[in-house]
Amino acid sequence: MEDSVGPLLGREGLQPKGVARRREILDRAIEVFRERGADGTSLRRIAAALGVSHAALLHYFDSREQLLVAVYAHAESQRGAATPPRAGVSSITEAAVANVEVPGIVQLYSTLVAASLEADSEVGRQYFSDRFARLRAQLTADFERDQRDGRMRADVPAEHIAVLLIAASDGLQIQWLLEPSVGLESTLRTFAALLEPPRAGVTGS
Amino acid sequence: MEDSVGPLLGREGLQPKGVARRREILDRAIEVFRERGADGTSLRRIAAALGVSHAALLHYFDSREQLLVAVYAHAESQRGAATPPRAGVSSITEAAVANVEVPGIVQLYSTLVAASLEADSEVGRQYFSDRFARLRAQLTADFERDQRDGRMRADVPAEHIAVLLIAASDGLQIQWLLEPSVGLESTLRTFAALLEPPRAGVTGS
DNA sequence: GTCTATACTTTGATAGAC
DNA sequence: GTCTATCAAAGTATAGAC
Repeated sequence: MEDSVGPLLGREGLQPKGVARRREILDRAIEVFRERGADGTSLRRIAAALGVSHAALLHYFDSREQLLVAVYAHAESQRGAATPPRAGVSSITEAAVANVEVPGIVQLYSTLVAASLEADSEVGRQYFSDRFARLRAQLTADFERDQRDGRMRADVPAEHIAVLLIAASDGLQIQWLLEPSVGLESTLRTFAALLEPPRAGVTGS
Repeated sequence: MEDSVGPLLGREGLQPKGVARRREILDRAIEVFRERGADGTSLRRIAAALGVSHAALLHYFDSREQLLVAVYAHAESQRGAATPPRAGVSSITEAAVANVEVPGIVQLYSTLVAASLEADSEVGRQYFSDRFARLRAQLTADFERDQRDGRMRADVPAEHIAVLLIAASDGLQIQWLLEPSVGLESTLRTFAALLEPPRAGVTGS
């Protein structure tokens, strides 16, 4: 409608499909996920929840994978816009906790990541490859700053810590879903403890 | 309900179906995976490679998921039997390196784990839930021993380290497949470095 | 631009014949 | 024990109505 987005895809020619309607579909699809978990993810189920035919969805997304990736990206950006920006371990911990609280989001993420490893995956591979690279770069910068300022031990590469944290967070959410007695926040706090600089003064708890 | 009467696949003598033929199927299926990667995982493709119909496979496995879980379990047990037993971080590192060298095994693992999170998953959920629990217990015992013997810092819970290591290893393999410049062994070595006990007696202050 | 109708192909799964 | 036959559901693709 009139609520046009700022991120401008330039002229309308660049985005071959309707942007507003696209957004409606994604919003509704996320609601479906919240209600039915990661089950009704088939094109026909999502379309039924929207009151349209499954073929209509393919007018806005080239494939089911592309739709689901867009759904996850949309959900992630919504969360990011609704929470104060953090840095380092806190940002990942906060995201992990938010993830496991939304039914189906971890299943969706895990399924899409697994699919992105397949040879024929194109959209998913590109998206998650970029996402991981962006997360690594952001966290690496955070950690290098922490190391420079003496808030983190500097005897290990910041980039390795970034990779480890992302990997640990992803794996932790899965283990937590299968066995909730595995602490999510507490385990990530332990990871943070491993990063404390030697002999640093105890900060306010 | 009560269908959890040991439907485990790693051990023998569980299903009322031919055990020997079952093993043949699994052996051949693993070969198919090594050749064609994680693609031909449909029942019909596997059956074609075996020279039988897809319905024949369902005579030995109740579902596709059960077959694939059995394939993964079989592959993992084969690897375990072909390598010297290790402990702690080394065991996980070795397993991770072996995994990424087999085309399709990480895809298979990731896909099955993601599927095990679904509500309707029964076999997969049981298998991976047990697998994670077993790995956690094993590693926790290793780390507690290391802590007792002064080979690992003792200011963090051994169980948290176990959870983190498993999670990090799983997530790392995925990141490595998407971006091989992410070091696998080197990153896990950094994790091990985080666990080293504080160096006593070196500092003069 | 938006959507329905339709059809093609592959999939997992089941039933019954040999 | 293994097959053929068959089913329902799925992703995908095209044609065409408004």
